[in-house]
Amino acid sequence: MDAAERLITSTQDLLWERGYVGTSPKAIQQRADAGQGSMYHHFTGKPDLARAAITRSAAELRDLAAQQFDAPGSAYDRIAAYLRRDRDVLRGCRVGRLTQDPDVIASPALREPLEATLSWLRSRLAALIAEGVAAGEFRASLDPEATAATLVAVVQGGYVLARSADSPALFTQAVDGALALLR
Amino acid sequence: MDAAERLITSTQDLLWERGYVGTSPKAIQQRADAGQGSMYHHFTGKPDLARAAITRSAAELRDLAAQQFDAPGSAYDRIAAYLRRDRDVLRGCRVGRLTQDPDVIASPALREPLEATLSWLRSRLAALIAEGVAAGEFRASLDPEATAATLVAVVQGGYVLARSADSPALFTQAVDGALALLR
DNA sequence: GTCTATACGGGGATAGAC
DNA sequence: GTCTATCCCCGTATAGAC
Repeated sequence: MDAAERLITSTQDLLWERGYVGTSPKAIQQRADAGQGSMYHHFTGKPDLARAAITRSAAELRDLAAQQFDAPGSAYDRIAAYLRRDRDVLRGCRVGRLTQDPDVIASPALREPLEATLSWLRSRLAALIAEGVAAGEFRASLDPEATAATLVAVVQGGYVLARSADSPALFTQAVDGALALLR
Repeated sequence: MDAAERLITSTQDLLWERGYVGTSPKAIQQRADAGQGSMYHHFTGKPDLARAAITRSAAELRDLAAQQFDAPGSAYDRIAAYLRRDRDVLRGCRVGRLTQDPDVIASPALREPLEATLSWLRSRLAALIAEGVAAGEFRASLDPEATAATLVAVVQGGYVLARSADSPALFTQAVDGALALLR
């Protein structure tokens, strides 16, 4: 892996762990085993590098989610597979967590990948819910868009509950509650 | 308001806006219109002051929520009143947001108020849901604890969705989806 | 491409005067 | 109680050599 690549993956990790404000160029360089010169040769500065890292994380997240969405099974099965996917719950969501960062939200270039990713998630889930309604799996009165927003929120909020109590079980409980309501 | 009080309320504001890592003693002093000496006279340092501010914010949050929980009306009505309460959605949750802060989570003294608050919220909602089940408002198969966790997660995650898109409507949509499922 | 030198303000605090 | 001085390391670069 060349230096530019190591810088990106190191930044992905640090943004996940510490957020944007909590991540310094120096920390990135140390984790990537790259010098100052190297970093500022490949990127114009911290925002530029962060943008590359966030874009990458967003793409990886979609690929992961798509694996469950595109699996075989009923709509409910695929939604449940997504919600119950193996997750490193206490680390939280590497995309969603950046939403709390004022500097990220204030920068259109940094916020855009977050918006695109969560919006994509909602629309994939909405399509799946509509499919389930059409198949008679879910009650016909469900609003697919609203229900999809609810499910994405449960995942994001599930991380909050789990981290607050240092207990992954709270994530699972929130998700199970949502799946029970969906039936 | 004396200096100690101004320091606490300023810290509350800054923690809400910028989180713990993003909040510096200097910024706190400026907002509180207090000097270094004053801050270090009243508090041993940043963690001590943060602890006071977080504890205060947690108490305020409970008081606010209790207003809806203790209102008259059916269980559903009170849950809906809580979920639909007027909120400054794009600012997010002043307690939940700290959950994303690695230094807060790593410190038992700082994490404890978060855990207590979210746990209290869940148990109040669980009691309300159990009440609704007993009254025949909700289907009997609902697990009150799990459903309560789901609702708290929807609120916390609703903020994430809203901030990602800079749109309070996404919070509303997630909450509406949850209320529709609850019926 | 990467290294080292240099810069300047901020983060987080302590010390002692008033 | 509050002020000012001082400290030391970090954050975030830029400049120029190799």
